[in-house]
Amino acid sequence: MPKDTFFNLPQEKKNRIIKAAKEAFSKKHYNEVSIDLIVKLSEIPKGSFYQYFINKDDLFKYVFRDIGIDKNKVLLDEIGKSKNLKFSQLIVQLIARSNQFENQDEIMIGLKKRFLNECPQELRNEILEDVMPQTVDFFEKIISKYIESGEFRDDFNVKAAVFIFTSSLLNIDKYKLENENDYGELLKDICDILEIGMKKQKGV
Amino acid sequence: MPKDTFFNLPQEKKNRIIKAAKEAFSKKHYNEVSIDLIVKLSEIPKGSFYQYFINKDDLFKYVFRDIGIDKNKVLLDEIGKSKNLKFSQLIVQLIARSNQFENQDEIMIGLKKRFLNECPQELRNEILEDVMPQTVDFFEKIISKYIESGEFRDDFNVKAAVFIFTSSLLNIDKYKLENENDYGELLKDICDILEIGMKKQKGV
Amino acid sequence: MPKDTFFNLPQEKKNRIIKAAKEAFSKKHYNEVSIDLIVKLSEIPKGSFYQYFINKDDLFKYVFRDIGIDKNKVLLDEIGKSKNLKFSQLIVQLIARSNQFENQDEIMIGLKKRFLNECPQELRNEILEDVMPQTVDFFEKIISKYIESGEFRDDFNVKAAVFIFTSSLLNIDKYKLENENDYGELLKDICDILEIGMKKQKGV
Amino acid sequence: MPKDTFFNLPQEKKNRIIKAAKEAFSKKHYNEVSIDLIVKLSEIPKGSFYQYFINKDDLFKYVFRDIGIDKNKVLLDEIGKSKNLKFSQLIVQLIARSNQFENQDEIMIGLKKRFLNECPQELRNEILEDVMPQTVDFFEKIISKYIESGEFRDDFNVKAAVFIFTSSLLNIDKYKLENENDYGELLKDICDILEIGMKKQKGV
DNA sequence: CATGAATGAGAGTTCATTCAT
DNA sequence: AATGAATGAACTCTCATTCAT
Repeated sequence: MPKDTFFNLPQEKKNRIIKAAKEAFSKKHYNEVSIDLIVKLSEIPKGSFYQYFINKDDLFKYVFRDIGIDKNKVLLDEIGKSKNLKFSQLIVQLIARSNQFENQDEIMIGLKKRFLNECPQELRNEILEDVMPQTVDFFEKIISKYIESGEFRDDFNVKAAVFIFTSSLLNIDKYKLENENDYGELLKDICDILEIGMKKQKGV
Repeated sequence: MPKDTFFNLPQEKKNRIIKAAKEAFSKKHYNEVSIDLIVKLSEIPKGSFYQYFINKDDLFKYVFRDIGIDKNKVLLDEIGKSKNLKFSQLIVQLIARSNQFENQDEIMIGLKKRFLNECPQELRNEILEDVMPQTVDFFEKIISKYIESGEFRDDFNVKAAVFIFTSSLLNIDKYKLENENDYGELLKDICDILEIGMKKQKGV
Repeated sequence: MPKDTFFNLPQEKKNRIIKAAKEAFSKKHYNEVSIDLIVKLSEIPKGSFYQYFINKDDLFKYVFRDIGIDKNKVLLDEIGKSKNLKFSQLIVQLIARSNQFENQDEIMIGLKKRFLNECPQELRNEILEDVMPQTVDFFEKIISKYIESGEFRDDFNVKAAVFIFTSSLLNIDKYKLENENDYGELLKDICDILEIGMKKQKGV
Repeated sequence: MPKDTFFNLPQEKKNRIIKAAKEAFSKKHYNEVSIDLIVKLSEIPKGSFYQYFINKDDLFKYVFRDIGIDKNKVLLDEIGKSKNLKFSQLIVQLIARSNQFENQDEIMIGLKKRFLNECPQELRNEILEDVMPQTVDFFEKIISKYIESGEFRDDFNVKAAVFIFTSSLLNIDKYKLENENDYGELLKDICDILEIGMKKQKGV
């Protein structure tokens, strides 16, 4: 976590630093981003950097946690707006909104790529550990709703279902890279299998 | 890929180097493993290291690809021995065999942890790209068999199902860490959902 | 060019570093002078070296450019003091003063030898490119003066004459090595030929 | 000097090695040319290289001495063909022939550049020491001829005149690079000054 | 004479972090 | 709190040469 000195900074300066960090982490590999670069981009003295952050990782985690929280807000908002949809429709719609958020500009596209494929796994995991619980919560609530509505069975492990979803979504980028076109198709097919796996069987 | 000079080495020397590498990569973080350490453990001159491998990554990838290939062999063998099992039973049995392989000794336990949580993502991905296709193949064949036997529907995307399985399995360790005890439970519950999602519906 | 951090250093430290560099480059072949040696001689940390200079070349060029500038000052001074001399006398006197400067102590003697015979040609050329223009300027002014005074013709290319002089002087060391004694003689003979080549012909 | 084993090689192999060396030294900086590269280009085993040559310098010097000797042959031939020319005309013609030789193809152009500006000064000097004597001899003979014919005075130091010429010619490339167009002009102007410097004065 | 694997000293450079001002 | 020079451990990788086969 950044130090208090950072949070006490005038908003403009905070923005400047975060913007610089995003630019750096978006355009360069984590290992290539030096404190010198961040300091140069954000136009703060090197000594100040260490007054605001513990180290490079501290800044990195702050930036990505922040993005994760923003993204969750966007999705929560989207869920609120979506009513009376079939489960798979809802999922597809959420993913679409999620992609829109992640691809909003070049910086974000770069950040996502770096985060998913290049940054140290420890950082990735630490950040996910902070951000995933809420995502997991979304899915739990959504699935529970479909159980309550009687559309889904009530004898499966909701956490397991959520785990399947989140694991698949976290991994889908690797599949995506190789088969760009049928990525949407894959997503739909995944939903189909899982939806049927969770649905009340018609004949029973 | 190691250079020819490595493959032409006497078996004893090759083993010595690989053993040293496994020990190093098992006990220390990837970043902490220096060429000096490997060279010292394997008792070869530093210059020789570069005659055999391009760099540290080259050695790392060779070691882990090799393990992946071995693991796939073990699983293939296990599949051959398992007959007349329910799908979820087969999966659970395979995972059990896989775990047995991965936890065969302290070195392997360390290697797995480092690979899944610490090594640079690029290396992890490169290695997985080489090793996963066969794993994917296993699952495809297994699922296809259950389709042919009439137990599974034939109107779902097998690739999507395989994708769900492999993604879940790759991720399960993160879940596992937090809830060690009910890891087997989770696995079973995942299988349940997916199995039902793929099964012929009884009443139809 | 050294970085600002170098120029901002206290004079004592700057001197210490330059002195160490001169000693190193004087006593050892350029290739043999390691950063470690310079750092040891000047008693600065290795990291500081790179805070002051880009690399070894940067230091080398700074040292020799500096010497070149000093030498030019000395020669300019000498020219100011010399009046009413025949052209060849003036040249001989300047060369003598130049030699005196270059041979003022063991360090300088070593530096000159290393510079003229051992350092990478690229460095030699870069330094000469910076230092020669002023030397060329000296010769141009001197020759022009003799043209104005009517002693020299005005229908030859002054730049060509200067080029001949500077080329000969830069090369004279190689000749000198084989015939140490008659070096002064050679110089005089060169001047004779060139002087006559530039003089007004008596009978015309 | 290459070892006897080299000279005993079949002509084809010798050519192959020399061609490879010329290519390497032409396209890469001396420091960048590794034995590995030469060995690869000439398709000989590394061990063989050291059976033919003492080291890289040995090969380098052999290649350039050879070229120097060839060039001298060409110039000697040119002198033989040139009769009844004014001194400066002869010089210009010789330089033209020399340039033609040095620029005969891309390889030669590269070799010249590397030799004059990049190779270690020690090698440059060693090679020049071997090749220059003949060049000096040419000039001495030429000048002597003009003295005998009565066109030049007989009271100047021929060696000094030769020294001036060779120094200027060795240096002219640096001037050339900056002022490509008037390089021929400069050469003519140099000859003018020197010619007059050596000529019998008309009025005497 | 041919071969090509073996060798290891050592070089330059980086960079996160500290700390005196 | 702001500053930016000071620090030095640690890293990877090269490459000419040798020598056993």
